[in-house]
Amino acid sequence: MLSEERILRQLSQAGYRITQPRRAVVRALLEDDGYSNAAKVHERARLYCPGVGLVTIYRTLDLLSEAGFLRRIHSQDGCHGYAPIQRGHRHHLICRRCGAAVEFKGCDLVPFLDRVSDETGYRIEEHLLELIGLCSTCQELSTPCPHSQEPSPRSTPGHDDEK
Amino acid sequence: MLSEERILRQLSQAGYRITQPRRAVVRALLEDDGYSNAAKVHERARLYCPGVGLVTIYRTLDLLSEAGFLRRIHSQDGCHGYAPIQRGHRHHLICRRCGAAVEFKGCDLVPFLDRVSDETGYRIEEHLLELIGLCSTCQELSTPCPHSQEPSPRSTPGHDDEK
DNA sequence: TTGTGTGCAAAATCTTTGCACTTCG
DNA sequence: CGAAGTGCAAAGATTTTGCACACAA
Repeated sequence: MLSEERILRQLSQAGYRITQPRRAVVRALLEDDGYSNAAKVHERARLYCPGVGLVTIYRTLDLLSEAGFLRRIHSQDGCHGYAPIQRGHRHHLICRRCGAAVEFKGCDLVPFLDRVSDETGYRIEEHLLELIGLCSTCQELSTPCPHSQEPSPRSTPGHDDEK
Repeated sequence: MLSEERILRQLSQAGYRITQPRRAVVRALLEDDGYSNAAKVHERARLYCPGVGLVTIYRTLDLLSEAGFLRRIHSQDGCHGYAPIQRGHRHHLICRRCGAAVEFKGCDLVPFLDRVSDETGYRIEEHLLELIGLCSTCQELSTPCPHSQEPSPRSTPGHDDEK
Protein backbone atom coordinates (compact mmCIF):
# COMPACT_ATOMS: atom_id res chain seq x y z
CA MET A 1 0.00 0.00 0.00
CA LEU A 2 1.12 3.47 -0.78
CA SER A 3 2.28 5.60 2.04
CA GLU A 4 2.43 9.33 2.13
CA GLU A 5 6.21 9.29 1.90
CA ARG A 6 6.23 6.99 -1.02
CA ILE A 7 3.78 9.05 -2.98
CA LEU A 8 5.70 12.22 -2.30
CA ARG A 9 8.94 10.60 -3.28
CA GLN A 10 7.51 9.39 -6.53
CA LEU A 11 6.07 12.77 -7.30
CA SER A 12 9.39 14.32 -6.64
CA GLN A 13 11.13 11.84 -8.88
CA ALA A 14 8.64 12.64 -11.56
CA GLY A 15 9.73 16.24 -11.44
CA TYR A 16 6.98 17.74 -9.35
CA ARG A 17 7.78 19.95 -6.45
CA ILE A 18 6.80 18.90 -3.01
CA THR A 19 4.95 21.77 -1.48
CA GLN A 20 2.99 22.21 1.69
CA PRO A 21 -0.34 22.19 -0.12
CA ARG A 22 0.55 19.00 -1.94
CA ARG A 23 1.63 17.32 1.22
CA ALA A 24 -1.60 18.32 2.83
CA VAL A 25 -3.70 17.00 -0.01
CA VAL A 26 -1.93 13.68 -0.09
CA ARG A 27 -2.34 13.34 3.61
CA ALA A 28 -5.98 14.28 3.48
CA LEU A 29 -6.62 11.72 0.80
CA LEU A 30 -4.93 8.95 2.64
CA GLU A 31 -6.83 9.66 5.78
CA ASP A 32 -10.17 10.11 4.21
CA ASP A 33 -11.75 6.78 3.59
CA GLY A 34 -13.29 6.01 0.29
CA TYR A 35 -14.43 8.47 -2.29
CA SER A 36 -13.75 12.08 -1.90
CA ASN A 37 -14.65 15.19 -3.71
CA ALA A 38 -12.78 18.42 -3.88
CA ALA A 39 -14.66 20.09 -1.07
CA LYS A 40 -14.07 17.24 1.34
CA VAL A 41 -10.41 17.08 0.52
CA HIS A 42 -10.16 20.81 0.90
CA GLU A 43 -11.69 20.80 4.33
CA ARG A 44 -9.36 18.11 5.49
CA ALA A 45 -6.30 19.49 3.81
CA ARG A 46 -6.77 22.76 5.62
CA LEU A 47 -6.00 21.00 8.84
CA TYR A 48 -2.49 20.53 7.57
CA CYS A 49 -2.10 23.61 5.47
CA PRO A 50 -4.56 26.19 6.73
CA GLY A 51 -4.26 28.67 3.94
CA VAL A 52 -4.66 26.23 1.09
CA GLY A 53 -7.20 27.28 -1.50
CA LEU A 54 -9.81 25.19 -3.17
CA VAL A 55 -8.23 25.89 -6.53
CA THR A 56 -5.08 24.21 -5.42
CA ILE A 57 -7.07 21.20 -4.36
CA TYR A 58 -8.45 20.86 -7.83
CA ARG A 59 -5.09 21.24 -9.41
CA THR A 60 -3.48 18.78 -7.07
CA LEU A 61 -6.21 16.24 -7.58
CA ASP A 62 -5.66 16.52 -11.29
CA LEU A 63 -1.99 16.11 -10.83
CA LEU A 64 -2.34 13.05 -8.66
CA SER A 65 -4.79 11.64 -11.06
CA GLU A 66 -2.42 12.11 -13.98
CA ALA A 67 0.35 10.62 -11.97
CA GLY A 68 -1.74 7.58 -11.25
CA PHE A 69 -2.33 7.88 -7.54
CA LEU A 70 -5.95 8.75 -7.84
CA ARG A 71 -8.69 7.56 -10.03
CA ARG A 72 -11.21 10.06 -11.21
CA ILE A 73 -14.54 8.46 -11.03
CA HIS A 74 -16.39 8.76 -14.31
CA SER A 75 -13.81 11.09 -15.58
CA GLN A 76 -15.57 11.47 -18.87
CA ASP A 77 -18.83 12.97 -18.06
CA GLY A 78 -18.17 15.54 -15.51
CA CYS A 79 -18.33 13.46 -12.45
CA HIS A 80 -16.00 14.91 -9.99
CA GLY A 81 -15.35 12.20 -7.52
CA TYR A 82 -11.96 10.79 -6.75
CA ALA A 83 -10.84 7.62 -5.11
CA PRO A 84 -7.38 6.69 -4.00
CA ILE A 85 -5.82 3.78 -5.75
CA GLN A 86 -4.53 1.36 -3.24
CA ARG A 87 -2.87 -1.90 -3.50
CA GLY A 88 -4.28 -4.39 -1.11
CA HIS A 89 -7.73 -3.03 -1.49
CA ARG A 90 -9.37 -1.89 1.58
CA HIS A 91 -13.04 -1.38 1.57
CA HIS A 92 -15.32 0.27 3.98
CA LEU A 93 -18.34 -0.73 5.85
CA ILE A 94 -20.17 2.24 7.19
CA CYS A 95 -22.97 2.42 9.68
CA ARG A 96 -25.62 4.66 8.27
CA ARG A 97 -26.81 5.61 11.70
CA CYS A 98 -23.73 6.35 13.75
CA GLY A 99 -21.23 6.61 10.93
CA ALA A 100 -18.84 4.09 12.42
CA ALA A 101 -16.61 2.76 9.69
CA VAL A 102 -14.87 -0.56 9.63
CA GLU A 103 -12.21 -1.53 7.19
CA PHE A 104 -12.06 -4.99 5.86
CA LYS A 105 -10.02 -6.80 3.35
CA GLY A 106 -11.97 -7.62 0.29
CA CYS A 107 -9.92 -10.09 -1.60
CA ASP A 108 -12.76 -12.56 -1.80
CA LEU A 109 -14.00 -10.50 -4.64
CA VAL A 110 -11.46 -11.86 -7.03
CA PRO A 111 -13.42 -14.87 -8.28
CA PHE A 112 -16.41 -12.66 -8.72
CA LEU A 113 -14.41 -10.12 -10.66
CA ASP A 114 -13.03 -12.85 -12.84
CA ARG A 115 -16.47 -14.03 -13.70
CA VAL A 116 -17.67 -10.55 -14.55
CA SER A 117 -14.62 -10.04 -16.63
CA ASP A 118 -15.27 -13.23 -18.55
CA GLU A 119 -18.89 -12.40 -19.14
CA THR A 120 -18.39 -8.86 -20.27
CA GLY A 121 -15.05 -8.89 -21.97
CA TYR A 122 -13.93 -5.95 -19.88
CA ARG A 123 -10.53 -5.95 -18.34
CA ILE A 124 -11.19 -4.85 -14.81
CA GLU A 125 -8.56 -2.64 -13.33
CA GLU A 126 -10.10 -1.11 -10.28
CA HIS A 127 -13.01 -1.64 -8.04
CA LEU A 128 -14.71 0.52 -5.54
CA LEU A 129 -16.79 -1.09 -2.91
CA GLU A 130 -18.57 0.50 -0.08
CA LEU A 131 -21.01 -1.25 2.19
CA ILE A 132 -23.63 0.59 4.11
CA GLY A 133 -25.59 -0.88 6.94
CA LEU A 134 -26.14 -0.83 10.63
CA CYS A 135 -23.52 -1.70 13.17
CA SER A 136 -24.51 -4.05 15.93
CA THR A 137 -25.13 -1.28 18.41
CA CYS A 138 -27.38 0.61 16.10
CA GLN A 139 -29.28 -2.50 15.14
CA GLU A 140 -30.54 -2.73 18.66
CA LEU A 141 -31.57 0.88 18.76
CA SER A 142 -33.23 1.04 15.44
CA THR A 143 -36.55 0.07 14.01
CA PRO A 144 -36.58 -1.98 10.84
CA CYS A 145 -35.29 -0.28 7.78
CA PRO A 146 -37.74 2.42 6.79
CA HIS A 147 -36.72 2.98 3.24
CA SER A 148 -35.83 0.81 0.39
CA GLN A 149 -34.98 1.23 -3.20
CA GLU A 150 -37.20 -1.35 -4.74
CA PRO A 151 -39.31 0.04 -7.52
CA SER A 152 -42.39 -1.19 -5.86
CA PRO A 153 -45.60 0.49 -6.85
CA ARG A 154 -46.31 2.84 -4.08
CA SER A 155 -49.76 2.63 -2.72
CA THR A 156 -49.69 6.14 -1.44
CA PRO A 157 -49.99 8.47 -4.36
CA GLY A 158 -48.84 11.21 -2.11
CA HIS A 159 -45.63 12.65 -3.32
CA ASP A 160 -43.29 12.91 -0.50
CA ASP A 161 -41.86 15.00 -3.07
CA GLU A 162 -39.75 17.75 -4.31
CA LYS A 163 -37.56 19.04 -1.67
CA MET B 1 -35.43 -5.81 -18.17
CA LEU B 2 -37.87 -3.05 -17.57
CA SER B 3 -39.69 -1.81 -20.57
CA GLU B 4 -40.78 1.71 -21.22
CA GLU B 5 -44.42 0.76 -20.80
CA ARG B 6 -43.84 -0.97 -17.57
CA ILE B 7 -42.01 1.93 -16.06
CA LEU B 8 -44.66 4.36 -17.17
CA ARG B 9 -47.38 2.15 -15.80
CA GLN B 10 -45.69 1.92 -12.46
CA LEU B 11 -45.18 5.63 -12.32
CA SER B 12 -48.79 6.14 -13.12
CA GLN B 13 -49.88 3.70 -10.44
CA ALA B 14 -47.71 5.56 -8.00
CA GLY B 15 -49.67 8.69 -8.72
CA TYR B 16 -47.38 10.46 -11.11
CA ARG B 17 -48.65 11.87 -14.32
CA ILE B 18 -47.41 10.53 -17.59
CA THR B 19 -46.37 13.48 -19.67
CA GLN B 20 -44.57 13.85 -22.93
CA PRO B 21 -41.34 14.97 -21.28
CA ARG B 22 -41.40 12.03 -18.91
CA ARG B 23 -42.01 9.61 -21.69
CA ALA B 24 -39.13 11.11 -23.57
CA VAL B 25 -36.78 10.86 -20.62
CA VAL B 26 -37.65 7.26 -19.92
CA ARG B 27 -37.15 6.42 -23.53
CA ALA B 28 -33.86 8.24 -23.68
CA LEU B 29 -32.62 6.41 -20.64
CA LEU B 30 -33.56 3.02 -21.93
CA GLU B 31 -31.94 3.63 -25.26
CA ASP B 32 -28.80 5.05 -23.92
CA ASP B 33 -27.14 2.07 -22.48
CA GLY B 34 -25.30 2.62 -19.36
CA TYR B 35 -24.30 5.66 -17.57
CA SER B 36 -25.78 9.01 -18.40
CA ASN B 37 -25.71 12.49 -17.10
CA ALA B 38 -28.35 15.14 -17.38
CA ALA B 39 -26.93 16.75 -20.49
CA LYS B 40 -26.76 13.48 -22.38
CA VAL B 41 -30.27 12.53 -21.41
CA HIS B 42 -31.47 15.96 -22.42
CA GLU B 43 -29.95 15.73 -25.83
CA ARG B 44 -31.52 12.39 -26.45
CA ALA B 45 -34.86 13.23 -24.92
CA ARG B 46 -35.21 16.15 -27.27
CA LEU B 47 -35.49 13.73 -30.10
CA TYR B 48 -38.78 12.61 -28.66
CA CYS B 49 -39.96 15.84 -27.10
CA PRO B 50 -38.21 18.68 -28.85
CA GLY B 51 -39.16 21.44 -26.51
CA VAL B 52 -38.17 19.72 -23.32
CA GLY B 53 -35.99 21.79 -21.06
CA LEU B 54 -32.95 20.74 -19.15
CA VAL B 55 -34.68 21.60 -15.92
CA THR B 56 -37.31 19.01 -16.60
CA ILE B 57 -34.61 16.46 -17.20
CA TYR B 58 -33.19 17.08 -13.78
CA ARG B 59 -36.57 16.90 -12.16
CA THR B 60 -37.49 13.73 -13.97
CA LEU B 61 -34.20 12.08 -13.13
CA ASP B 62 -34.81 12.88 -9.51
CA LEU B 63 -38.26 11.47 -9.74
CA LEU B 64 -37.13 8.27 -11.38
CA SER B 65 -34.40 7.96 -8.87
CA GLU B 66 -36.82 8.34 -5.98
CA ALA B 67 -39.13 5.85 -7.56
CA GLY B 68 -36.31 3.38 -7.85
CA PHE B 69 -35.83 3.16 -11.58
CA LEU B 70 -32.53 4.90 -11.62
CA ARG B 71 -29.50 4.66 -9.51
CA ARG B 72 -27.67 7.82 -8.85
CA ILE B 73 -24.04 6.95 -9.11
CA HIS B 74 -22.10 8.05 -6.09
CA SER B 75 -25.08 9.92 -4.87
CA GLN B 76 -23.09 10.60 -1.76
CA ASP B 77 -20.66 13.12 -2.90
CA GLY B 78 -22.36 15.23 -5.42
CA CYS B 79 -21.69 13.06 -8.36
CA HIS B 80 -24.42 13.56 -10.81
CA GLY B 81 -24.40 10.49 -12.94
CA TYR B 82 -27.35 8.20 -13.37
CA ALA B 83 -27.76 4.67 -14.54
CA PRO B 84 -30.92 2.70 -15.08
CA ILE B 85 -31.70 -0.03 -12.64
CA GLN B 86 -32.91 -2.91 -14.61
CA ARG B 87 -33.92 -5.37 -12.03
CA GLY B 88 -32.85 -6.09 -8.55
CA HIS B 89 -29.47 -5.21 -7.35
CA ARG B 90 -26.91 -4.52 -9.99
CA HIS B 91 -23.71 -2.75 -10.30
CA HIS B 92 -21.81 -0.93 -12.91
CA LEU B 93 -18.79 -1.71 -14.87
CA ILE B 94 -17.43 1.34 -16.56
CA CYS B 95 -14.87 1.67 -19.24
CA ARG B 96 -12.41 4.30 -18.22
CA ARG B 97 -11.65 5.14 -21.80
CA CYS B 98 -14.94 5.41 -23.63
CA GLY B 99 -17.25 5.54 -20.65
CA ALA B 100 -19.40 2.64 -21.78
CA ALA B 101 -21.17 1.20 -18.81
CA VAL B 102 -22.53 -2.27 -18.37
CA GLU B 103 -24.77 -3.46 -15.63
CA PHE B 104 -24.16 -6.85 -14.24
CA LYS B 105 -25.82 -8.98 -11.70
CA GLY B 106 -24.17 -8.98 -8.38
CA CYS B 107 -25.57 -12.07 -6.82
CA ASP B 108 -22.20 -13.62 -6.41
CA LEU B 109 -21.54 -10.96 -3.92
CA VAL B 110 -23.99 -12.37 -1.45
CA PRO B 111 -21.73 -14.97 0.16
CA PHE B 112 -19.06 -12.36 0.45
CA LEU B 113 -21.43 -9.93 2.09
CA ASP B 114 -22.58 -12.63 4.43
CA ARG B 115 -19.08 -13.28 5.50
CA VAL B 116 -18.36 -9.63 6.11
CA SER B 117 -21.59 -9.37 7.98
CA ASP B 118 -20.67 -12.28 10.20
CA GLU B 119 -17.24 -10.99 10.90
CA THR B 120 -18.24 -7.47 11.71
CA GLY B 121 -21.67 -7.79 13.21
CA TYR B 122 -23.00 -5.19 10.83
CA ARG B 123 -26.27 -5.70 9.07
CA ILE B 124 -25.51 -4.73 5.52
CA GLU B 125 -28.29 -2.90 3.77
CA GLU B 126 -26.76 -1.28 0.76
CA HIS B 127 -23.68 -1.73 -1.20
CA LEU B 128 -22.07 0.40 -3.74
CA LEU B 129 -19.87 -1.43 -6.14
CA GLU B 130 -18.32 0.01 -9.18
CA LEU B 131 -15.84 -1.65 -11.41
CA ILE B 132 -13.54 0.29 -13.63
CA GLY B 133 -11.61 -1.08 -16.50
CA LEU B 134 -11.37 -1.24 -20.24
CA CYS B 135 -14.08 -2.59 -22.47
CA SER B 136 -13.04 -5.01 -25.16
CA THR B 137 -13.06 -2.38 -27.88
CA CYS B 138 -10.87 -0.05 -25.95
CA GLN B 139 -8.51 -2.82 -25.05
CA GLU B 140 -7.78 -3.19 -28.73
CA LEU B 141 -7.49 0.47 -29.40
CA SER B 142 -5.28 1.13 -26.54
CA THR B 143 -1.62 0.75 -27.00
CA PRO B 144 -0.05 -1.84 -24.77
CA CYS B 145 -0.07 -0.31 -21.35
CA PRO B 146 0.78 3.24 -22.20
CA HIS B 147 0.01 4.25 -18.74
CA SER B 148 -1.18 2.29 -15.92
CA GLN B 149 -1.55 2.70 -12.31
CA GLU B 150 2.15 2.84 -12.04
CA PRO B 151 3.25 6.37 -11.64
CA SER B 152 6.01 6.45 -14.11
CA PRO B 153 8.53 9.22 -13.82
CA ARG B 154 7.84 11.73 -16.49
CA SER B 155 10.67 13.15 -18.37
CA THR B 156 8.73 16.02 -19.83
CA PRO B 157 6.96 18.40 -17.58
CA GLY B 158 4.62 19.15 -20.44
CA HIS B 159 1.09 17.94 -20.17
CA ASP B 160 -0.31 15.50 -22.53
CA ASP B 161 -3.81 16.38 -23.38
CA GLU B 162 -5.14 13.03 -22.48
CA LYS B 163 -7.89 12.96 -20.02
C1' DT C 1 17.76 32.78 -8.61
C1' DT C 2 14.35 30.46 -11.55
C1' DG C 3 10.36 28.88 -12.92
C1' DT C 4 6.84 25.79 -10.83
C1' DG C 5 3.12 26.26 -7.89
C1' DT C 6 -0.20 29.15 -5.32
C1' DG C 7 -3.97 32.28 -4.12
C1' DC C 8 -7.30 35.45 -5.56
C1' DA C 9 -10.84 36.92 -8.51
C1' DA C 10 -13.56 36.16 -12.20
C1' DA C 11 -15.33 33.21 -15.91
C1' DA C 12 -17.46 29.01 -17.30
C1' DT C 13 -20.26 24.97 -16.08
C1' DC C 14 -23.57 22.48 -13.87
C1' DT C 15 -27.74 22.14 -10.85
C1' DT C 16 -31.61 23.98 -8.23
C1' DT C 17 -35.41 27.22 -7.27
C1' DG C 18 -39.40 30.60 -7.99
C1' DC C 19 -43.20 31.66 -10.67
C1' DA C 20 -46.70 31.90 -14.25
C1' DC C 21 -48.46 29.05 -17.90
C1' DT C 22 -49.76 24.15 -19.72
C1' DT C 23 -51.68 19.96 -19.74
C1' DC C 24 -52.90 15.40 -17.77
C1' DG C 25 -56.48 13.00 -15.53
C1' DC D 1 -61.67 22.26 -14.02
C1' DG D 2 -57.84 21.65 -10.65
C1' DA D 3 -53.52 20.42 -9.44
C1' DA D 4 -49.30 18.37 -11.04
C1' DG D 5 -45.87 19.36 -14.33
C1' DT D 6 -43.30 22.45 -17.41
C1' DG D 7 -40.39 26.19 -19.23
C1' DC D 8 -37.98 30.27 -18.47
C1' DA D 9 -34.95 33.06 -15.98
C1' DA D 10 -32.23 33.71 -12.35
C1' DA D 11 -29.94 32.08 -8.18
C1' DG D 12 -26.68 28.65 -6.18
C1' DA D 13 -22.98 25.36 -6.61
C1' DT D 14 -19.08 23.55 -8.56
C1' DT D 15 -14.99 23.69 -11.48
C1' DT D 16 -11.67 26.07 -14.52
C1' DT D 17 -8.74 29.91 -16.07
C1' DG D 18 -5.67 34.23 -15.97
C1' DC D 19 -2.34 36.60 -13.63
C1' DA D 20 0.96 38.36 -10.26
C1' DC D 21 3.32 36.84 -6.19
C1' DA D 22 5.59 33.05 -3.30
C1' DC D 23 8.50 29.43 -2.48
C1' DA D 24 10.88 24.67 -3.47
C1' DA D 25 14.98 23.18 -5.65
